[in-house]
Amino acid sequence: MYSIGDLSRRTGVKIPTIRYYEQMGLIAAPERSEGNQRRYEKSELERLAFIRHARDLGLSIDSIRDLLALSQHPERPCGEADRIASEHLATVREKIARLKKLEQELERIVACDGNHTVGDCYVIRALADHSMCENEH
Amino acid sequence: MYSIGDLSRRTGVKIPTIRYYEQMGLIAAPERSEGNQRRYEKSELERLAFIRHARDLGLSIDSIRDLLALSQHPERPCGEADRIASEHLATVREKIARLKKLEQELERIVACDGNHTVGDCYVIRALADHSMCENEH
DNA sequence: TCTATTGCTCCAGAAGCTATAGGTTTGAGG
DNA sequence: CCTCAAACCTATAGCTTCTGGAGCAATAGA
Repeated sequence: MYSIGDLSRRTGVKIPTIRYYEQMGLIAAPERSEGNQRRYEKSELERLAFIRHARDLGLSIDSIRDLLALSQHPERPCGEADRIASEHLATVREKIARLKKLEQELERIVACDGNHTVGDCYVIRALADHSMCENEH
Repeated sequence: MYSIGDLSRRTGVKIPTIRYYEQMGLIAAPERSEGNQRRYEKSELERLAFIRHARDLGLSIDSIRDLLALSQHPERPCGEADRIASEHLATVREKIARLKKLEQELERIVACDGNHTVGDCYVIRALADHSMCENEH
């Protein structure tokens, strides 16, 4: 049996976050000690590690809930799990694409060398005048 | 004089967002009509366009507040504006790098073809077992 | 037994909006 | 001038995923 602190140390998930996941229904409310403290089994440790890993990959709480539900049914087809992961991959790729455009625009803006005054600063002027941009955003 | 709706249409910033920016101190509380409705001057339109543009580039409200304050003083050196933009560029680059790692990991995970059962689904197993990852994250 | 550490619940805040409820003002057509 | 729909007002709550604090109770080691 692990205390919430044990669980936290072993998974790297902070204590309030564990309680939050319980509230959100990602992990079940565990047994309690006589003094009302949470006591976890090893299976909860694995479940929490799963959640942690999925969060690190940027999956939403809702997606994780779905994936956890799926993992309870090893005999079912796994197309749904695949779909969730693929969709998330697509989202990640979109974010990368968008950020790269921003990177380009910021590179152009930052070309200002910082050695003059605000009045003719490229950073300020570029922000004030959208027409100076190369991409639309 | 523009109503808040005019301002919204011309800048693409939604009405509640304009009021929110006023609350956050990005734009000054404007004059009011006899019936207590907001009435803006052209200068506010330009200021809001600046804000919109900066937000589109992903700058934080705080950074924008600083940049707006700087732009009020055209005679000052612009090193600070340059620093804000450069820092933001660095943040964007970090995000891109991080997302690329996630992309790689998700690509590996998604290699599961979806045509079998949850029990041997690579998506589920990879999430459950961090040691299957190539990068640490 | 004492006490440092850990745990409990409840609540607020962070970021940047968005939405809803319930009411008032405006402006165009008749 | 009157009406009525559209636009506006304030105040408040909600979204997402936690994180931190206050104030108090339980546990574990010396």
